[in-house]
Order: sequence, then C-alpha cells, then structure tokens
Amino acid sequence: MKSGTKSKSVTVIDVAKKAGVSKSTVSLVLTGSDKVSDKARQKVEKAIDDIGYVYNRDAASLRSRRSNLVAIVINDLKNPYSAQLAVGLEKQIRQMGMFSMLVNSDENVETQTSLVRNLKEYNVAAFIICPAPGTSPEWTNSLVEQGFPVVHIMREVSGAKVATVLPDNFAGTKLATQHMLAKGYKRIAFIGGNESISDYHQRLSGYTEAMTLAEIPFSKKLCVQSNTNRNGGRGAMEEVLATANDIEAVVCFSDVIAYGAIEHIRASGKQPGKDIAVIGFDDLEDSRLMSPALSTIHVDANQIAIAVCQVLANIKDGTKNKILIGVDLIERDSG
Amino acid sequence: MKSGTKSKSVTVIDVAKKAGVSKSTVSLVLTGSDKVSDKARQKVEKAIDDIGYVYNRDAASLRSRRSNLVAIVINDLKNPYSAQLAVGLEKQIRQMGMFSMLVNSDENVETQTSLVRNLKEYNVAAFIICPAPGTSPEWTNSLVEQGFPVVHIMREVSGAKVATVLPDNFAGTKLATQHMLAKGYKRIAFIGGNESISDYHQRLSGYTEAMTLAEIPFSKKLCVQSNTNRNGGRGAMEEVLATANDIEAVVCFSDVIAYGAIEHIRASGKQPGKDIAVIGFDDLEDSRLMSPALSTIHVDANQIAIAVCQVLANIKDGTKNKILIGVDLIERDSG
DNA sequence: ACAATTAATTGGAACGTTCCAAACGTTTAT
DNA sequence: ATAAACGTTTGGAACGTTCCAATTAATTGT
Repeated sequence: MKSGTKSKSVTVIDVAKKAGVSKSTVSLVLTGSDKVSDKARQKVEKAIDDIGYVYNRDAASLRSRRSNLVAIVINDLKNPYSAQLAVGLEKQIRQMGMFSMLVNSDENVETQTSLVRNLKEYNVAAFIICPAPGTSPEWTNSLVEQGFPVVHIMREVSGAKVATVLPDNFAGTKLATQHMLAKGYKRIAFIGGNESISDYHQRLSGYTEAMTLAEIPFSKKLCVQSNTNRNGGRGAMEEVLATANDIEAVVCFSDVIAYGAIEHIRASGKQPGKDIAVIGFDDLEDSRLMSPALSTIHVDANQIAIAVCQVLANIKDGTKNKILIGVDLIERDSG
Repeated sequence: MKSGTKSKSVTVIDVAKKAGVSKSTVSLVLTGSDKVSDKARQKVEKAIDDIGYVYNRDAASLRSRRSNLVAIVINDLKNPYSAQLAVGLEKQIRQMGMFSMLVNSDENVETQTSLVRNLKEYNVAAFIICPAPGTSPEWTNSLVEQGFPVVHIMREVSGAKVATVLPDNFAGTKLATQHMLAKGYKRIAFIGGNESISDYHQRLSGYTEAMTLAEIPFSKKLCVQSNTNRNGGRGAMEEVLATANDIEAVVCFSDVIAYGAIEHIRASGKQPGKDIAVIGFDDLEDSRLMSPALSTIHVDANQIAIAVCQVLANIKDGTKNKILIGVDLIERDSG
C-alpha cells in the first residue's frame, strides 16, 4: 500500500501567492466566511482550480478541533432494511454539509466497541449507532461523557442517556392487527422475532393490545418466536399451522419473516393472501415488487434519517429523549 | 452539531510526562516500532490507559502524509450483493490494519465524482471503486495520476488503467447453461440485465458459448433484457413465455432476476424447478433459504475482498491487470 | 579497561490549516 | 477636516503528531 509518496502538496500558501492575497484570506474563502469581498473570493476560487489545490481536512480538523465526519455504526448491513436506513442517513448527512463514515458492527458488540474506539481517533463530530445486542448503557454513557454527540437508532438501550430514534413499533403491529380484524378475521397469529431483540416486546404488545380491544382471548399457541431471517419465518409458520390449522391471518414481526411465512403457506398447499392473509413490517422494496405484493407496515427510512439529523443539530448534554417515527399501513394483495 | 468544545485534549506529551519518557518514545510505541525497549513500552502503555489518552489521527496523518483510511465506493448499497461485498471488504481491510470508509454512489456518476472529490480531502490511502454507469476512463486515470492507488471491482471501465477485480462472468453463465444442458434441457432462455451494464455482455456470451458448443441454434427470442430488479425479472419471464411457452429452463442474469422469474412462473400456473428449471447468479443468502432453494452461480464476496486487498498491497503505478475470481455452480431445488 | 559498535532515547522542526489580535482601507458622522 | 465606525485583510502562533539528526546508554570486541 505504498502510496506513491505524493511529492509536494499544494497548500493554501500556494493558492494565496497565485491569487495575490494572504493565506488567511484563502482560509476564509475555504470556510465559506461572509466577511471576504467578492473580488477576493473570485481571485481565490480561480487560483484554486488553476493550480489544482485540494483541501487538507486533516490539518483543518487538527487546528480547528472540529470535523464534519459523522460516524454511522450499523448493526447489520446485510439486512435490507439496515442498508436502506444507511443510505438514507448518508444522503441526509451530506445534505447537512457533513460527511458520513459508515461501518458495520455485524451484530457483534466487541466489533462495535473496537470500531467506535477507532472512530474516536478520527475526531468524528457525532455517532449514530444502531446498537448491537448486548450493548451496555454504561458504554454509551461514557461515550457521551467524553463529549461525543450520540444518537441511537432503531433499538433502545435501557439506561442509556441518549436520544433514540425508532419507529413506533407498538402502533405498527396494533395497526396491522386491527387491519386484519377489520377484514373480519379472528384467528390471527403473530410470528417471528424473539425476546433478545429489544423491539420484539413492543411489536408483540401492539398485537395483543389490538386483540384485547377486540375482546379476543389471547392464545399463546398463536405467538411463535423465531430467528429473524427467512428460514425463521418459514419455521414459525410451520409451527403455527401444526397446532392451529384454521388460522385466517398472520401478523409478522418483519417483512423478511413474512417472506418465509408465505413460502411455507404455499408449501402447505394454501394460497397466501387468499386462504391466509399475511402482513409484514418494514416495507422493503421487494415487498412491493413481489407477488402477491406484501401488505405491510411502512417505516420511512428517510423520515428516520431526517429525525436523526434534527436531533444531532440540537443536541445538548444528556438529552435523553425518545423519538417515535410514525408508521403507515400499506395494503397490498397479501392481506 | 455543537460538539461540546472538548476542553483540553490529552496528548502524547501528557503521556510522556506520566510515563517519564520523551514524546518521541511515546510516538514510537504508538506506531508500533520495534526499536523501543520493552520497559519503556510497558510504561507508556500503562500511562496511556491511566490517563485515557486517545490517538489523534488527524495530526498523525498530517505530519506523516500517510493514512490508514481506505475508501470503498459502492454503486448501490441497497443491492444485497453489493452489501455483502461491502461487508467482506470492510472486514478484510480491517484485517490489514487499515480502516474503511464506506460510501454509496447510488449508481449516479455525479454523486460518485463528488464523493471521491471529498474523500481526497481526507487523504485516503486508496480507493476501491465499483464504478457507476457512465464512469469515464479519463476520470479514473486522473485519479491514478494524482497518486492514489485505485482498484475497480465488479465492473470494467474500458480504457481505465487500473487493476480490476471481478467474477468470471463468462465462465459462470457458461457453467450454468451447461448444467441445464447436462440435465437434458434444450430450450433454454437467458433473461435479465441489459447492455448498459458492462458485465451483461460477458454473461450473455457465456450462455451463447455453451449453447453453440451444444450445437443448439441461437434464438433471439429466448434472450430478453430487463431492469436488474425483481420486477424486471418477472417482466422478462413473462415476455419469454409469451413467445416460447415450451421452454424447459431459464438462466438468469442474477439471483434477483431469478426471484422475479420464479414469481411469474408460479403466476402462470407452472412450477419452478419442476416445469421450468431456474438458475441464478450471485448466490445471495436468500437463495439458499428460499423455497424452492435457488440453484445459482456462487461468487464468493470474501474471495473478491481478499483479491482486492492483495492488489492494493502490491500496487505499482499503472498496473492495469484484470483479476478474475472463480465461480462455482451450486445446485439446489430450482434446477 | 577502553575503544568501537549498536541500541535506545531525545528535543526541535515540520506537516497545512485555523485562530487571534492587530493593521489597513473605506465610509460615515461630527 | 478629523474622528469614529465599520468592513477587509493580514502575519504569526497554535493544533498534536512524526521525522530527523544528534545524544546517551548499553553491548561487544580486543
């Protein structure tokens, strides 16, 4: 990785000479100051592309003790929703005039710790973290105490004194379940997800709330946990059908779970969307494109990204607040 | 984004005082030099975590004119294979003792240009780029001339004087097609992808090569282009069946295309894997988990990542070579 | 025991930028 | 005409590290 020992770099001083001003003036132009005359600004800008100057952010960041780097620590980039979220965040951050540094913890808390330790060395301006399972509140809090603005997304770490932006999981599954109830279904299952995931409880209770309001007795048989991948969804569906072959609808923990469920429904000779209605959670792009198109709870990744950036913009020490992002029911062919 | 004006940072000098050595010695320890006594090293290391020192990479990078940042410019993070690749690259780069900075060009060449312009300001050590459509060879070459090590992945930019690491697309579709031929099928379609994508031609010619070798006359009707998403796959399959209802097998440009194809096959009342055999390209995780599990051409993302890092490690000016990553046939239930 | 060699340590300069306080030039008020 | 006010411009110091040449300590050879 020998970088060809970049000869002699072009600096603000070279630009200044070329433009016939001082390096301070060049700096002012570079930082977008309003207290520099248009004449000077134009001369500097011309000089910059005449001699091919490139700004050195290391020097700037060192001297100013600021940076425009925002770290995004994602739990699992291979998960389609995470990827969508990362892309949304990246775009939004760039719109703020900042630059994002995206890394993947792979749901591994040690990796996450090591990544963040490294990122601190780069003097990042803020951390956006989707916490890996097992993240301790102390860890987050110490990060905050060190002076870094931190926002958690998607998952809550109870005890962590940070702002957290996440979808309204409870409202989402409640909405999904009530949608099924409104269609006249009464035997409704809830499948996928498991207790180690912080949002599982919220989504499950949205379902039970809706069922309770409809005065339908809660049946434990109809709630089956699973891994959060496609296989998990298929297995959970199989388990439900084994004990309750007469269910009319299934509310899934996520779209991916729904994909698996649909596969098993088909395999068992029934038609998803006709014999058994299915609804997911997330609204992945595939859900719209697949057939039958999946009904689901839409969680707008861009909206989350916008909220995160707003929080970041007005962060104060110890602002521990929870920002719920609204969700929407999307009715498609599957239920 | 007011970062709480981090009071007064702890520097190497503080560490030096605490450890009773000079700052130069501390620096040697930090950079992992072998010409420092064990005694000194231990004192320094102890002092470091006693006073909670954090390394300032901006200063290091400024002074040494080196950095351990590797930029990964991905064309489309929402694409599952890209995400997989990004994750593999990230892990591999970290294993080299470097740190990756992942950004997403979103298949937009202007975004790509702007991202790279910014990344240069961070003094990155190298660029790994999956070029967006429309990337000009001149652009890449000028990046190289500026002294940056550059590797292209997945897509070739003809005329660009850089190393390119990509799967053996030709061998892949040839393998897939010959697999179908070996099963006795003769009416085999090739669907998905389109000419604006550089690897389309390679994959298409793998198919035609196999067909020609088997002495089956090429039929234009059996080759249908499409967008590279699920919908595209479904549409292409529909188009094929409309003009050639008797096909026995279909070789798909990618797994995602295959997903769409399978949906249409089902919708038309046939059974994928029984009435029409289907094979994909990429081997996404879902392909293994779905039902019927998708036969496909496996392209090992980690292997690509390893090759990229090897190239990066021995890069010389103007090494324009092409590194083909071997592919494997994975036979599953779909064909 | 002493010179010659090697190993380990060190202070000052340098990297390219921003900050600061002072200087300059122009306009406005008296 | 002069003072005050304002808007621009400016040189030197500083940010925290690494590099370099020089110094000191330890080891080897005779």
